[in-house]
Amino acid sequence: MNDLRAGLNPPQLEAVEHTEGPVMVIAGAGSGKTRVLTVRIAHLLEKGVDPFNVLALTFTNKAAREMQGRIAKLVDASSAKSLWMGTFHSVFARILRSEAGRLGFPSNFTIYDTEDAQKVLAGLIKEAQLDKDIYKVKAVASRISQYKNALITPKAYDQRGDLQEQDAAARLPQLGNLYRAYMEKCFRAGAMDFDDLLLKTNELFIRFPEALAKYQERFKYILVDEYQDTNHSQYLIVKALASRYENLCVVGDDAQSIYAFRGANIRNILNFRSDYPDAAEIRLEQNYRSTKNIVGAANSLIAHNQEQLEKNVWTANADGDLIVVHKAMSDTDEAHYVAQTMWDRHMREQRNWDQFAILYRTNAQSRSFEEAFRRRNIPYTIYGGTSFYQRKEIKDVMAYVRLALNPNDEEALRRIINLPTRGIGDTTLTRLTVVASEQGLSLWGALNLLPSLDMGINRPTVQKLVDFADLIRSFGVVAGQKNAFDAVEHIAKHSGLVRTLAEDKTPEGISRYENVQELLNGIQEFVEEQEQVEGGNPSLDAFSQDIALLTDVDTKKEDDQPKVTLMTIHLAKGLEFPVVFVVGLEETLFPSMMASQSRSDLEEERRLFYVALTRAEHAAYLTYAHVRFRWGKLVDCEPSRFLDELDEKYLDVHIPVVAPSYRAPQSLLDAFDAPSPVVRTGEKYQRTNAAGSAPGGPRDPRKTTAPKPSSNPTPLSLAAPGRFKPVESVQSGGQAPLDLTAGERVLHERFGTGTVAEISGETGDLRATVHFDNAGVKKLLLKFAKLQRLI
DNA sequence: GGGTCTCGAATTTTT
DNA sequence: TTCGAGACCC
Repeated sequence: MNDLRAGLNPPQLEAVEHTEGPVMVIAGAGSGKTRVLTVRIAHLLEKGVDPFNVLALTFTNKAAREMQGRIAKLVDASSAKSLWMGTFHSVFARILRSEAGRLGFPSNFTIYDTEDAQKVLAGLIKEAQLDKDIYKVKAVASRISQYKNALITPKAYDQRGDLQEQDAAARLPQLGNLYRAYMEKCFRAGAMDFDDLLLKTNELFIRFPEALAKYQERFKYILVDEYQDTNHSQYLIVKALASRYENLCVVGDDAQSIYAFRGANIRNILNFRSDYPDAAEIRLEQNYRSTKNIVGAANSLIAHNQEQLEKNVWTANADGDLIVVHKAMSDTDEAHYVAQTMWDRHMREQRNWDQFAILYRTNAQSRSFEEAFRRRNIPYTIYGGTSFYQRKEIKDVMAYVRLALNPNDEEALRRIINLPTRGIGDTTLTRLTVVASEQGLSLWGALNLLPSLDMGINRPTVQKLVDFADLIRSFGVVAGQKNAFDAVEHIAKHSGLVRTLAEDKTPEGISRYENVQELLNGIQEFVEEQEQVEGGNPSLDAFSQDIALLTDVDTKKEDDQPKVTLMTIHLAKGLEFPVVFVVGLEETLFPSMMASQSRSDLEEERRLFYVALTRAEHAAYLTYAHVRFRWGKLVDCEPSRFLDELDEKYLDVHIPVVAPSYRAPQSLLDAFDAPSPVVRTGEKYQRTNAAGSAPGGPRDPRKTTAPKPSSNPTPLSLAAPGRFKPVESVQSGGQAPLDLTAGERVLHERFGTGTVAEISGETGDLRATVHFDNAGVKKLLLKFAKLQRLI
């Protein structure tokens, strides 16, 4: 313990030792926050605090697990295990399960994920015969989510004329009714969505003071990580729990608040002082992670935000390299440049692949990188997108599981009542739905009235429904008797799902089948783990409980060989990498089109960029493309305004003055070793500077020096300013493809001379099959390959 | 009731 | 480009 403390700087030490009373720790990026939290908890335990009395709320399950692991190394493992650690959602789901009875929910309530919730809403919108183009599911869902996070229940909504007016003005006068119907439906289904986990916790604490008292007494010491990303609902929970002992330590960085879009309230951290006037305030400002250039650039960026706590992040680390800003011709070319640069550094500096990360704004951007890596055989992992548990085939299996455990789970029932097909179609389901809402029952409840109540469903179909209900009941029995693995195996087999999957021999079908196998493997592991520990619970119930709360990052195995990391910036929060590429720095992409409307949205995007940049330890690259495929079309892009906001003295800017003719290296065959145009083509480069002076002549573009600082950074100008706009207009598009016919002789800049054997494809996508004299047969896209006709 | 085809919309970020 | 919903036909 003492040697651990020895490495801490004075503010870090204070954060560790100030255990009594409220404390706010403002932890700049890379300031050793996790270490402080870890040592602080170890310190508490060492002082004799019962681990059972410590609650630590983290942002991801992964963060919780890591911290728990680190603490286990400092204190004994069993104490570490008894700590309450996890995300808000997982911790309070656990508490709600044991208190569910008070709220009228079954203790094995289902957690609806976003997809489930939206399906429920879509059904309700349809039932109410509202126009689905006006009542857009996502819009309705997001408003309801906002209300929940603000603790506005349907009942409270009825009192709020202002909100009703607002919704009516948005042409959604029925929103209140939808909201109420949604809540009722979830209640009847024994289900809570993500927001409910917080809302119902608040409800529990408000309606049952004795329950609150119990948890106040239990959680004598509370720590909240990433406090800047808590929403109002979470804030209230923390406040209620801490109000007895006030041993509350929140850690956060207002500059890294990036979840306002889902209700995070940056004011929670800004207002901590007024909530707890006696609170100690500690600043961790020394960055141990990044080079001076990276820290300096990040600081120069974030200075453009108005709303922030003053702080001064600095580092004693080396200057390091300048941050490279690279303009690519296209998204493909961008990927190409990144892959090539990585390859170079991998070879030159012996860096393992896991030292590199590509961070992007949207998941859709991962694709071009994926292709570039595949061609080069660079190992990579993409995080995010649809997580394993959200895949259709997995959700199908899990729907059976959910239904076995909680037959009232309506979304699960709808999902699989006719999967595999068993002759129960829309008509039948509609009749059932009608009866269910008439009787105030769940679908399952209605189903069970069947033989006795005539719903206008014909006899053979009634029999099918009865059989289905029996099947589900039998699964329920199995779930109660067998361990999770045996139960799911039984269910997968007897539901007919596996058989259907196995019949599908398409590559996608095979992959789906394999995924289900993978699920079973995962369950097997779970069972083995549980059977090894004392008091473990290998039941299906235990396994299924918090699956909805797991994300990809949580489930990804840290296995074998080092791989390049590809993820959204949101996912990268809290992580660090030696070399980071932040890509797609273009207006309407980053900052996102949706975010450039208001100052606060824009400030959030800027914080997001700040987070991205501060992930880097040794080197950072910022790239943008001149044109990019979006919405299936090629669109022109403008450099992101954020590039202009970085202080130039930290940058090494590469901008070709004359663009190489649009030459995305995607003719499959020439792609692998064609280096990025910047490196090779010997185009003219110019030292960019604001005045746009003449090119200094071609030289090694990699050595292109940073421009002299000249323009004053314009604070928050909404129009993208000029530094990164090419001074001269950049030609785009390249030459029109040659109009070639078979038999003609051609010259390719790399493959040399050859004879055209065939022209194929459609206009705009014409391909030439060319027999080169020395390079073999190649199939080239005419619009990309620079072919010259030889006479 | 079930399967196939066509058309249109979608891309912000996640527990 | 891809995915989903709805229409249409069996």
